[in-house]
Amino acid sequence: MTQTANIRRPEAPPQNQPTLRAIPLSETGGGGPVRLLSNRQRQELASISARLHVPRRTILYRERTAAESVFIVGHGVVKTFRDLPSGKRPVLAFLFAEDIFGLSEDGLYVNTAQTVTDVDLFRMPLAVLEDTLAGDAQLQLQFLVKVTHELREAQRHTIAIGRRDAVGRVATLLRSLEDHTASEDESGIIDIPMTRSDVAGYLGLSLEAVSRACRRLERSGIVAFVGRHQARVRDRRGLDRLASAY
Amino acid sequence: MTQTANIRRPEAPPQNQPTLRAIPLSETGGGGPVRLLSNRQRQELASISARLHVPRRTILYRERTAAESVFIVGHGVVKTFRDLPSGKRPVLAFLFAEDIFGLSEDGLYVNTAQTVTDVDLFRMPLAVLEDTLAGDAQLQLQFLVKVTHELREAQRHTIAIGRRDAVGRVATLLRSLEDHTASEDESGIIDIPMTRSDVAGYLGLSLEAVSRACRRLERSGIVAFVGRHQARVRDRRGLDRLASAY
DNA sequence: CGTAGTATTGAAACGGATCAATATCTGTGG
DNA sequence: CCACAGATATTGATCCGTTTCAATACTACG
Repeated sequence: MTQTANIRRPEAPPQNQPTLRAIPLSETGGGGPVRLLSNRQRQELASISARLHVPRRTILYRERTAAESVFIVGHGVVKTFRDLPSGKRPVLAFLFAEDIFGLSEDGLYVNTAQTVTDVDLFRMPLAVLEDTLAGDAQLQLQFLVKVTHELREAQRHTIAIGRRDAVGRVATLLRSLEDHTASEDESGIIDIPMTRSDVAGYLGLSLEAVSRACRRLERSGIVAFVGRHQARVRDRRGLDRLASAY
Repeated sequence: MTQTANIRRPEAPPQNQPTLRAIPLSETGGGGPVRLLSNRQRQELASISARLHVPRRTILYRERTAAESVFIVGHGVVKTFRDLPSGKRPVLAFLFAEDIFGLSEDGLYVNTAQTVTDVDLFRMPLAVLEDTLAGDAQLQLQFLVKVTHELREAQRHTIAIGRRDAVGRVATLLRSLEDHTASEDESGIIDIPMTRSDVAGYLGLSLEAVSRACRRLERSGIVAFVGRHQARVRDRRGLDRLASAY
């Protein structure tokens, strides 16, 4: 069996400094996400950051606890979720390298954050970060762009789970995971760092529905699963058709 | 959310200047939304804003068109939505007074925006706004807080539509509409400015399901509908129980 | 006052949730 | 390195609620 997910970020040089990726508000060359921070800005952030190496499955903070820090992912995957009285555990977001999380509300974290894989993090004290941003409008603008980007991502998420069909929802996630898969090659391999249960939480489905949807994707020749943490695209057209917001 | 406090809005005096409302990152007195901008900041924004008065049902911009402006709602309700190939029209957000919208991606609007009611708007050219924010870190921090707030709202929306039960989803929306109802009195009246169809789009339900859910809310004595655009809370406990993220 | 969009109500069917049993994986300790 | 145990995932059967289709009622606007 292939070794389990070793998530390497695409075109991300080994990072000793925090970086941010997003699609800017205004038109740029490609239209895709770009690296936002300048060298100077990275150094500025680095100077107020602590680097952390956290093993998988670690709770970083819990909802409704005092928010002391804001985080930037250096490497690996983090999820944010809520624990509901019903036992449901909706996943609000998966955070990848160069994503930011931990922005609080009235001094409290809104969601719980947990690592999905081993993760490298940059941790910045909220108060210090606020001061830094208040003193550097250019740097702050990068944060504004990034948070705006995450808002749009949240809206795409909303649209995805608004769909009725489980297969389409799973296809959507697979495509988005593909963008975060380290691939030198164009082999069509997709890394799936999270569990089926996480996927279910993210897509608003039951675990069983996710499992069945994967099965159907496989039977219809769209993708072939390699273990539980990788998939191989066999019919790109078909995947795109399913994933494209119908 | 589950918090008991339905702190009544310190509602807006007729505004000639743009304002923003959000819950700041750090702890404040009440815990509820506060008015973010100082007088000076409002004036600064006003100086780069055009005031618009727009009739209901007006398209403000369409998805994937060139984004020239950012908007702040002065009065009234706006919705943002996407048109999907399937004919579905998911509503991403309802925007109320002191909300911001129109933040673009790579120079293009992501969603379509349409007025729900007659609306007063403040329109700011994106390029000018960016310059202004780049030159005033304190003002920009207010925008960062506001966009962060809208990100959290989007996540609450995600949780709401992740629910399986139509009644619960409608209850959630009713409670949130209550916070935006401009009534001095505590009569328990909720204004529902949008159509059932808009509600369906927002909640990821069919029009019929919304209608039936409203009916059930009424039959079970939770609320009484007054026409199609108002409801009266008859059992606050019951409404809260249904609405509280289960 | 009429007409077109909007909303309600009913009947049927689809699809996912749930319950239940089994299989597979992962990490731990022998 | 292997075996075991708990967690995770698959598969099957049934149930339930929403979607869909269809007909009717309502309401808002000209």
